Amino acid sequence: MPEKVTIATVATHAQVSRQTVSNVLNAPHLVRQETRERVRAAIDELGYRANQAARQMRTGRSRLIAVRIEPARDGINGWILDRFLHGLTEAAAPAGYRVILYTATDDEQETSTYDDLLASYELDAFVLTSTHRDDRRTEWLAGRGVPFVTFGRPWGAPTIHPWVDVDGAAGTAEATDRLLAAGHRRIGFIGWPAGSGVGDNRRDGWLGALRRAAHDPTGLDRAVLDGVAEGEQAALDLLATARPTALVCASDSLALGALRAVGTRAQSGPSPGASPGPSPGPGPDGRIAVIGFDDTPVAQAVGLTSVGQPLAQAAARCIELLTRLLDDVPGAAAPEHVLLRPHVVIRDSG
Amino acid sequence: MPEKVTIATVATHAQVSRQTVSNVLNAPHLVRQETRERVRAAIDELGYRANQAARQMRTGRSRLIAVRIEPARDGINGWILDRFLHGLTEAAAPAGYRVILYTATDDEQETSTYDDLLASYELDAFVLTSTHRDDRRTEWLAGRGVPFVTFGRPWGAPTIHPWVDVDGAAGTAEATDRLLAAGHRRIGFIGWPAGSGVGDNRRDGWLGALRRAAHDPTGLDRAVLDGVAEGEQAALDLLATARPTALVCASDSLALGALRAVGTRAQSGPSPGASPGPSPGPGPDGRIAVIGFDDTPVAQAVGLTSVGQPLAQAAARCIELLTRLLDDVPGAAAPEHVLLRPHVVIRDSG
DNA sequence: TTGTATGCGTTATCAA
DNA sequence: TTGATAACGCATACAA
Repeated sequence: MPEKVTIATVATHAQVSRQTVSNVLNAPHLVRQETRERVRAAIDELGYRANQAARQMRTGRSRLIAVRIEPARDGINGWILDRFLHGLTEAAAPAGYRVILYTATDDEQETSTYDDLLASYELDAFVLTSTHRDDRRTEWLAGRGVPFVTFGRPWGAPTIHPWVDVDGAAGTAEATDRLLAAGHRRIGFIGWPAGSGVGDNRRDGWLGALRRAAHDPTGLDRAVLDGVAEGEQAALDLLATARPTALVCASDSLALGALRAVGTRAQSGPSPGASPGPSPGPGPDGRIAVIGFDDTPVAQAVGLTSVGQPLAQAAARCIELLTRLLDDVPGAAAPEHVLLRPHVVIRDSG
Repeated sequence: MPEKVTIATVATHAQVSRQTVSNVLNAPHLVRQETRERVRAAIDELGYRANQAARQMRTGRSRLIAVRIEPARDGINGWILDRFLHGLTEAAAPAGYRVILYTATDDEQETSTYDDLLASYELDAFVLTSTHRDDRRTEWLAGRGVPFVTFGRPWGAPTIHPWVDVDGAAGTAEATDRLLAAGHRRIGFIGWPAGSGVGDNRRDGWLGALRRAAHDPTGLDRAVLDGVAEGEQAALDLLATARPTALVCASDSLALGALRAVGTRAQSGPSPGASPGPSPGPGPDGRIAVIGFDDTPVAQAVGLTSVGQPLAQAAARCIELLTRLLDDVPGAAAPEHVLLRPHVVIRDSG
């Protein structure tokens, strides 16, 4: 087992005091070049690494960032969080930070976990995911002056903190524009009930694109809970009433259901008396297009075109905002926001 | 902002020395009941929490467990790891441990990250996932006396450490037995090329079940790389040559491909000249059954019957083995192993 | 059963 | 430009 090498070991080795070693690490400009190089050589040679616990005792900063890992409600959230976490861990390392995990079942319990984490580990910051309306966590943290960044906008609340988010509306708009460009004229939308920031945002993108193209969206959208069965039902309903030639969905689950509905319809075939004319009916290329959201493994597996979020990039920006918050003069900088553009990943379905 | 409350604050408040407070926390039996209660009351009242950094300085233990978060090669691994991580975090908390994340692109880089982590944070232990043949990480850690547990058997290597794994063979055997019980006689298997511990193990389960039932497995299995397209090809091939009535697959990706192949075949329908007899052809209930492995969101979404791993349980057992390793007398206990049974989650496809 | 003294490795203050 | 000293909060050996 290798001997424990501390700042004292390095100091002896380089024939300087411990303080000089510390200065080389934390305030190199104070040290004469020659000395600095001698110390650096000793550090390399001995494989010295600063002990975080001791450093923390002195500075009160742990270089630890806490993130909640959620009990995967569904596979999609689990997958997204996993990618985001990976990005976060990867982006944090070069900045000298590590990611520590915690769990919580609800906001209430989460704030009490904050207390615990903060007191025990003196965490430097939090990254909050899954922000939602009436999110009590943000005010709790802000109220205590704990640095944090959210991945997700402060839906409906005044912005008092830095955040990073993906522009869902831009995503569904791009999807819709793409369909319009392909010749589709009646493009439906299957989303969630109004009230969830994320859901409303994604619907808005579709709506805006349709309006810009001067197409009437009336009767072309449905709001259901997330799920494959729900998506299928909504699609069946839409197909029977509004006769869309393409469907944009707020999630891959809904899109998968829609795909199933489209398939069912395709399998049952046109009824004998139906006219073979191109409109109303399937789109320009002869079939009903479906586009999902999130580009999850499910989409990849079934060949579903889907709007993919730049999760690694989002994570990197979170770390960027955080380090700015942590390393710069506190109080001076205003909270910053980053809105990232998602992009359509084209596959078979649209 | 709340004042920093240390052991000294509590001591003053409870009118005892700091040492007595420390004893109440670490060796309660040494303290008179009355005093103990008084101290405990003060702790609660002040909301005291031991500072981990200071404790670590003294004890050399951080109560931190490191786990690698991988760049999701595919959605399935990402999902599994996410669930496992959640289980780990949840099981670790009551034991007084926290999970810290790190990334690494290959084994080589990973061991150098160990060095870093170990020296900087004095990690208590590692949990290794994705063990494989010629895994250099285990000997590295074992060689330095770092406590660790693997989620995954030490494939092909002598066992020198505690591990937890899921009995893949039991899973595919259960799937196969289920199909046999349903009346299937010709049950195929689509897996990966020989050599990967996990893949061979899953194939063995199918093989064993068939042999126990005195059925000939000859010509009924295919080995391909993981993927939907690969699974579809293999299934098509199998269907055309060996005429199985059911397919057990080593992954949900393969199973999804198989499902597609089965559907294609169903859609194209029996050729005019085909006999409608029950054998050879679809199984007892008139269709070709498919069973996947891992019970991923993909399986849930498309109604695929699949073998599900008890990931939360596996994580809990990892923590259990780890705490035993960490909290008990070192050297005395032999490495322990836990093999968990997965179970078939029944859906539409089989 | 309780209290006193010491040191873990680091950085900040200050003096040289 | 460098070095001596103190202090962060805790747990341990030892004394009372």
